[in-house]
Amino acid sequence: MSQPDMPTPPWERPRKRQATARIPLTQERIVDAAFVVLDRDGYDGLSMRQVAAELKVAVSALYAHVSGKDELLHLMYRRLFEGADLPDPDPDNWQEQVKQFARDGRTRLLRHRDMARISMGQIPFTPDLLPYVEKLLAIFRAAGLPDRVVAIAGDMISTYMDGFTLEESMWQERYREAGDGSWDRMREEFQKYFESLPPQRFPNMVALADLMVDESNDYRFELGLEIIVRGLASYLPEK
Amino acid sequence: MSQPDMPTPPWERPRKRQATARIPLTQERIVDAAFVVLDRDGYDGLSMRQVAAELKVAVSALYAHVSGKDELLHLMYRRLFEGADLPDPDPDNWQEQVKQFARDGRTRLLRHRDMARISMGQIPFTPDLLPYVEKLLAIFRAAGLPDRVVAIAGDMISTYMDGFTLEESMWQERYREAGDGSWDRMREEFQKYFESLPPQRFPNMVALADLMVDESNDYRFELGLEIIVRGLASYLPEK
DNA sequence: GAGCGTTCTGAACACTGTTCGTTTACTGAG
DNA sequence: CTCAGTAAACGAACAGTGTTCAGAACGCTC
Repeated sequence: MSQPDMPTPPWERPRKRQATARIPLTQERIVDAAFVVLDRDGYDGLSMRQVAAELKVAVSALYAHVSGKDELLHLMYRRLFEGADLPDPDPDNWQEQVKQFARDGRTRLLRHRDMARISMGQIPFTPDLLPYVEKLLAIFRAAGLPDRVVAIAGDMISTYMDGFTLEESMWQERYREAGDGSWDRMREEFQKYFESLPPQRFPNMVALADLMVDESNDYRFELGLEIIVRGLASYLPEK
Repeated sequence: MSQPDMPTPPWERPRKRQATARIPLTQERIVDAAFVVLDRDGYDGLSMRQVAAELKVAVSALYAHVSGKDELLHLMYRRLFEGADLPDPDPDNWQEQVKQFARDGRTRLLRHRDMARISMGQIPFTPDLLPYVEKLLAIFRAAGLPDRVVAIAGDMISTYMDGFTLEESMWQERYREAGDGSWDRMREEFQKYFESLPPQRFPNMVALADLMVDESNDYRFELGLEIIVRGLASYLPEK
């Protein structure tokens, strides 16, 4: 019959669709595919067309299940929270509870490439995410923090979590672009760069070169968390 | 001769360029134009073509002075710092100095629409920005903070500044989309939304509705700043 | 088997960032 | 005052983007 690499002659009507996807398209499947594309091509490579290709489906088919790219991104953002479960407020342990919330958030953000970039730029007050906000507020209030502090504490924790992870993953991305060498090697080069700065103009950077680079991200994240929590704790009415 | 509204006949060679732009294109002028476009059309409307149109110049002309959109964005980011001047470290006044740094940063970020979105996603360790980082580190070290804290303190302040302003400007942007009504009206509606939540499922959100919305952004920013600074101060060796 | 909604397709629109060969304008030398 | 040389801007093109819409193919019920 017709050979695979030959063009279709104009008189021959194009083949009918050979086999319909048995599995119907759903938001779930679209989001799944989007994550595959995200992990493979990064945020800049995440296009509706790529997602459609991943599902072996026409681009326009997506728009029947998703209002547009914005909604798709938001659905991916929501997926981030799935399975998260904040504990009931324990006034004696609020600091650890808050930290655990942030740690968990960072872990989730790091699960997918460039996820932090998607997370930033999303407004977390969408109805389906309110329960999480609510519970975080509950923890702060149970701890006895003044309401005006509680009202900003949630924002601070989320912002720190997102911001830290974004910066972190941007380095990773830049490293990926550079391509060659291991992660440690890059860190080494960076440290060397800092140390090679003119010491009289940049005495502090030179002095801190190793600390700014050598400490693991986990440690730095934890320290920042502790700083915020201490700051919050300073607003407790009394000891 | 030829009438203005008539099409040019095919045999007639198109007119020569009527008048060259006297002022030569420079990075400066391109960045200027980019800010005009940014303020008018927002980040999503900021395209090379729009910038070129603003300068009444072909798109491709831009690429002689700027390697691409990435560099343009980075140049805009640098412009943000122009004229900024960190004071010499004063150990007795480090808290206020740090706060002032953050306040100034936020003010600059708010000067242009969507500027926070550009700022996020920029790596501040580019050579021309190192002096600022250096000076910030100097303030922290002079204050007597342990080096491992200093190594993350700068990041925390910048992240908070960027993150807060980003969130802030995203609300502004969303409000702009909605179009109608004043800013206060939107805040009112939002408060009403919070308050109308089922109180047994969202007791804390309902209780804090006014505080999360009513307090001005300036106040919230200041409070968050104080929280971080207090957290940092808790690492001072001794009183 | 006919009809009917869904669901998906394919083509199109109006954009995007970027590249490249060509044309233009300006400058300095003879 | 002419003429080359050089730098700058042009215009068209490429490959890609998000989104829309008429129509075709499908599974299902009658």
